[in-house]
Amino acid sequence: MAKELNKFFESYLKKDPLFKNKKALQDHFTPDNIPHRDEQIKQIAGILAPSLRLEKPSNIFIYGKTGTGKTVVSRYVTNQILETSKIKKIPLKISYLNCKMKRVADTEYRVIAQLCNIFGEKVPATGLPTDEVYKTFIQSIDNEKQLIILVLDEIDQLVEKAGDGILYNLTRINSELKNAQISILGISNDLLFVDNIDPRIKSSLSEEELVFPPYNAIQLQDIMKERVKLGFRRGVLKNGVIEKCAAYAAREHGDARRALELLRVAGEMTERSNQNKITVKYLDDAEEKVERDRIVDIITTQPKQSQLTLHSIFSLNFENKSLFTGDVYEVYKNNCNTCALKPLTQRRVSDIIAELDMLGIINAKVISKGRYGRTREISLAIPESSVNEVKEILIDSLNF
DNA sequence: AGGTATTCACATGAAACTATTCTCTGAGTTAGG
DNA sequence: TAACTCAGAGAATAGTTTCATGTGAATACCTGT
Repeated sequence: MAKELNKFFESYLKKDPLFKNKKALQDHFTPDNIPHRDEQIKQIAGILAPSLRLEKPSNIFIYGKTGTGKTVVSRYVTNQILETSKIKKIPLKISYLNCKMKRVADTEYRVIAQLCNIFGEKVPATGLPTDEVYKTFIQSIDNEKQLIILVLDEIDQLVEKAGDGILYNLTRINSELKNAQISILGISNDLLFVDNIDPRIKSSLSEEELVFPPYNAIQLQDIMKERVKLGFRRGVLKNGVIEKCAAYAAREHGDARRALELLRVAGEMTERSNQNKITVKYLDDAEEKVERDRIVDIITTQPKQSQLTLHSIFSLNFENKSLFTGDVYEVYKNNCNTCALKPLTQRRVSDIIAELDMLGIINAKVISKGRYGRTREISLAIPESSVNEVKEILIDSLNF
């Protein structure tokens, strides 16, 4: 066995790799050239430019669906500014926080604590009052004259979880600072997000707004060609692959991230099956695999109670008729006995069902059945082909 | 027939509770001088 | 007396429960023709 493996690894190394630099196709990569976003780059640069004279730039708000380049563009512009400021010795700092990161920056306390960490103050993960952490933060930045640009990515997630108090405090913080100044650059996936926050906060936070439109298929092709040059070795892509990939992604909502992920996964799959050309077939496989992985990942990381709820839905879905919250709850309660879990209230299960809907595992639409009440109509939202796999994962994880 | 009023079966919201993790503080304890 | 230990108070957070209120439209119930 060991010998075989050895051989396998050796022949693996001997093969010509398809990838030149896989990083170029991964999420965090910031390319030097961002096609079709010149306008936005110019605008942001224009708004942030005063920071190089140590004047506080306006706060900016960026909207756009996922994969429209918001993060990449703001990373790119801020990097450039930072470089210039280093050369000119301007005390300018830029901190980037992704508010979606679970247990890192998804509450008010944690955001401020993270900022403290960035500025070299150690703050415990819990135990302190929030205003204590604010004080620490203010002290740590206010001891010298400097400008701070705070990039808050996925800020809608933060507000949804923790309320808009943070934003209020952050905008107000400038008046407490004697030396330093803070500007905020907020990035949101949710176009309607602004409707849910206090109008006063809104006006001070989004002094400048810009919207990133989705890419169309042609633009996606340009982006992909750019990255393919960096990421793959020459000529490993069959004709039509980029076009098809762009078409896939454009069909969703112009999500460049997804397009690149598809391409990368297709590459990986091609490599694994010892081929040296990426064909359209692998692209199709990749799409399926990406989707399947997403589902499996979501399901395995759900807490037990959610898994059990989902399992109840699955076991009911056999008879092809519509399914309501009450039915699911009944089955769920019985299942609780068989696997020794304390049953939750229906109130909670109702929320869990709503969460599963948000995650895209099921469809749960609120309907009114007139005289017979109001409830959620539940159906599966995952392809027939992965139903069995998912079921097994659930049974396994719940020790049925 | 046409128009209201009821009614169901949950949805949705808010607040309060539970349990865990962690800090801070001050009282009591210990060991060395 | 300084250093150390340890219990208790207080915070943040996640995940719930409890209580209260909301809701869309199929039916039941009138009403006047």
